[in-house]
Amino acid sequence: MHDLPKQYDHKAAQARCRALWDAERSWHAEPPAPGDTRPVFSIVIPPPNVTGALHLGHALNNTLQDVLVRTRRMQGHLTLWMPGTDHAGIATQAVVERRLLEEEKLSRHDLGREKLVERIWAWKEQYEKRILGQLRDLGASCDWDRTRFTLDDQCAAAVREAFFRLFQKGLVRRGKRLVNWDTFLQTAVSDDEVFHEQVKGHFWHIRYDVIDPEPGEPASVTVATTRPETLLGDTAVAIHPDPAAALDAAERTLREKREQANAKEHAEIDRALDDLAQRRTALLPLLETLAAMARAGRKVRLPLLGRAIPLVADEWAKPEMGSGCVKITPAHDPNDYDVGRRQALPMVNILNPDGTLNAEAGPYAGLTIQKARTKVVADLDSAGQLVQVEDRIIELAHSDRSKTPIEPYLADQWFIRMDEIAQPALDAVTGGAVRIFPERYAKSYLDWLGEKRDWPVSRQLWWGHRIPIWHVDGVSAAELSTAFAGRGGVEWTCDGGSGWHVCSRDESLGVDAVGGKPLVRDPDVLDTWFSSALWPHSTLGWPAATPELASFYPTTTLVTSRDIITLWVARMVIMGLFDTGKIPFRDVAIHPKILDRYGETMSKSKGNGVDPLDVIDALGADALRFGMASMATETQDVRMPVEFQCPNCAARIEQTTQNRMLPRIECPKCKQAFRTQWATKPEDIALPRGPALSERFEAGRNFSNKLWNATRFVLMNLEGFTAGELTPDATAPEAIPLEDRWLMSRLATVTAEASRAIDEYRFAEAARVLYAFAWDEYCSAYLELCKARLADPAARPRAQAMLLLGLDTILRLLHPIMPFVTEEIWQHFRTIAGHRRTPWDASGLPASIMVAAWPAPPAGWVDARTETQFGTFLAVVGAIREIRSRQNVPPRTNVKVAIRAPADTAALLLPMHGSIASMAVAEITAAGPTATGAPGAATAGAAGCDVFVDLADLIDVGAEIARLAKENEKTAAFIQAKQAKLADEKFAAKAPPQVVQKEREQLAELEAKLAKGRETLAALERRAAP
RNA sequence: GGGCAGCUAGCUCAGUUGGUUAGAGCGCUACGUUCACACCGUAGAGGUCACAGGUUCGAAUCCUGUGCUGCCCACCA
Repeated sequence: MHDLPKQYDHKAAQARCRALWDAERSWHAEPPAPGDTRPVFSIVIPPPNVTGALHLGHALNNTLQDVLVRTRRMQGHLTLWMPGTDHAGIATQAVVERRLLEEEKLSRHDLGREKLVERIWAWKEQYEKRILGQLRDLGASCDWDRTRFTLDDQCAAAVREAFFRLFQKGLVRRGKRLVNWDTFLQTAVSDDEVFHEQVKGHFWHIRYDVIDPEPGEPASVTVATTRPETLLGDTAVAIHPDPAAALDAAERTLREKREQANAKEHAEIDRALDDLAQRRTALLPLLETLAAMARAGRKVRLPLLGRAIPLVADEWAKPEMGSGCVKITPAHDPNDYDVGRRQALPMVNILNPDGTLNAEAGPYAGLTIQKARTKVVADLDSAGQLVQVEDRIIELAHSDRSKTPIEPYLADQWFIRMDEIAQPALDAVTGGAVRIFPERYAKSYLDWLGEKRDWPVSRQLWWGHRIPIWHVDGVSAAELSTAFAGRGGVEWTCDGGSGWHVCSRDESLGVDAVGGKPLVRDPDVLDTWFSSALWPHSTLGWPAATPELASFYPTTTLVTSRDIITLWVARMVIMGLFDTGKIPFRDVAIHPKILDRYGETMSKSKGNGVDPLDVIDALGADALRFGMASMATETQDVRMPVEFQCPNCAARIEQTTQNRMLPRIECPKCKQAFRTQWATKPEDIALPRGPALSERFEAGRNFSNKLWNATRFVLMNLEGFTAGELTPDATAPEAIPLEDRWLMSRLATVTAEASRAIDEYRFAEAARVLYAFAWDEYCSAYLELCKARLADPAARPRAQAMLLLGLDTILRLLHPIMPFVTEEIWQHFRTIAGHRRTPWDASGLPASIMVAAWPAPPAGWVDARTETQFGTFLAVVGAIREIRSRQNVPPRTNVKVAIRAPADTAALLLPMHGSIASMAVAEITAAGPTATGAPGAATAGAAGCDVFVDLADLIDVGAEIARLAKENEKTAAFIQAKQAKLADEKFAAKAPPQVVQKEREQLAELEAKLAKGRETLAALERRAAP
């Protein structure tokens, strides 16, 4: 007798399984040997950032990948799952810098580039280890021998080669780009690290005087700004070259819009049209004059500084807005920068990196932006140049890292030109070479890529792939040719002046100087997404022609979250095609984002997150995975209510916006306190920690336990089991018991459904189908039925074999979602049922379920008729139970039952009488078309049968009468509705005949039901009235 | 400003091409532990499918509009 504890111990099982898998190394994949014709399935992990530990989003992402990988592995594919981590440029540098400041009060400048990078590597080592450990805890069956890092030597070689090829083809350009400058941290921050906050601001209208106005010319122009201090960097005032035409165009646009607008929007558009008309009369002549002045090269005087700056004619100035004139600050605004380029204007940078104004600001030099603004406004006012001040709410950009306002300024950057290389990536999706699931996400991919905007790839950071470009000034092309003669892999372009940009395929150029002039390495690093874009081919060895690249590239599927479709997915397609000529993956499976109960994204800083390890610890990795798979629907978000679990009494406390930031929480049940992630004070840290969990993982934990106990039952009843072959159809079909035929049919159907759901990335569907089958059908129905058969020596062997076949199949189908509990059970099977063999096992069973054959029940097992019959049986059992329940019959009191059913149904139920008796604690006294219960028996309908339960003195007649009367009323109401429907001529005429027929049949059934109900009611009433 | 989603039971979500009386898990109510499992069993209550129109014999499902929620992109002199 195989003795198992009553509860599944996930902790012990997980440790055992991981040890087993690591010993077997079935997760490792080698390129196929000659003659190996297995299909290949490969997948590269979206590399988690080494910034910190994994969160629930990673748990979801990796669960889904593992489901795919494990499924394909069992299905006989040659399977590779490439693991690794991402250096995550700015984010990682930021966390290390922050710690440096907090713990040692040092800035990165105190440490220097080399030392800081060393520190970041140390951080990376620590977190990479932690992340990979977490992935293993989750059960991810990655090829751990191949772990890569986006900044390791292999990836670095790929990055340099890719960048060099781009440079060689003229796809790398130098240009200006507005960077988000954090003046507090003195660093550029990415757009993702900028948040906008509405603040009260002003809109200042400032007068710029025209220098020596001629008769008929205005004496001044007025411009407006929310950032008056930037006027110190102004180098022009722009006016539209043809204001009349611009107004016409604006009007046309509005009229077109009006045609498509609804009534409510009309009013708004009409107002705008009125405004345009007014401008035509009030403003147009002036604007025409100004345009002419711009053409004539007239200038205006910059207030405060007195600099003469030109009026320029540029289409950026919109006559329909404001005064029609706009100040141009090329160094501090991206649009103004474009104007500056077009008009060949000087670019005046007025800022120091620390956010103070520099010498260009003249008397304002040294002031902070805020102080300069106040002073500029005051000075303008006293100089009489300030026309008007409006209050206005403005969206002010702030740095997420320092919480200080962002100062935009233009800096030189490297760009990848997208005009050519984006097109193949667009074609890949429109042409169906790359398929995106769910399909709707293809739109955002195509829209974004369709703009073909150049990709700014340089970052003013120290942590990352250093750009392989060197600068040299004042040498000739001939000198460069001589210096690099005989060296392949070096290319150069002129920087537009006297300097050159030299790009090398290698880390070293081989020479330090050209013509006596030093080569200076570009200080910037590449955008972290550059190395990520190469991930599918760089991890497989590109640019080397490795067997891995030949066998596993293009990869099969990419699994990722919807928020990086553009940042990452699109760029992988671009770079994959550019570097290898092949798409990087065939399918892209997009999964939802996990939000908290309020619909907010989870983050550590909000305190609303869940640590996957807490879930694994408290409920098990399988519970986490089952929950994740269940959540992976086709919607774009899922909500997950979070609860703290009191470590003292295990009570659950809802996590709210109020309590989620508290360092300690007092349990309302046991009144004891516990600490949270926010605990910092010693007295808080001393408290036991209350993990944050979610009830959404409990179903998975319970399910594990259910499977465990089903196993206990089967193993307990396996004594004397000898037949190894689990071939249920070896006997003549008619000799197979109904429930076995049913189980065979269900196994075939469920296998097909679950397999298809996984193929189509409908993970939640796969989880739901398997859960319902295992719990409601296998455990609640089949296993219960077998209890009687196991007691019968004649029926026992077959029941044992079938129970085993069913459980074995369920385990295999569930293994990709719940690898630990299924493996643990598989191991327990070895001692007592290790010699079993299913029809889909070509040879003996493997030692681990991880490489067991995926079930393949013959299509011939599917039998719709049997499933219907079995359904009738279950309905009869349900009807008896319902009567028992509503009459409060004690559980072990036997009841007498009559079943009125058509002859064929009664015949089919005949062999099931024993099962009905055992499952419903009933004795069947009669079954057939005329069977009926004792007068006043309680009744219930079930799948075309009527079940009479003779309750003798047990029955509560009054309650039964009331219930039946209510039910009859309900039935009558349905009949009425159906009759009305059928009486409707239009319905009869237009609905398909089979629908009409169905309605008729239903009506007949309902009428029969009502007749019987009334009859029974009358009998009960007779009995009630003595 | 443009786009994409979502709104179904107290909560979190399913609902495949329009067709019986709209489902699941959790929670809730009642009953029940010798007989795999209380992380369990049996039964039950609970929904005007956001709202308003429309198409149709028939709408949670298709169309139009409205409201609310979330996200992505762009822009804001």
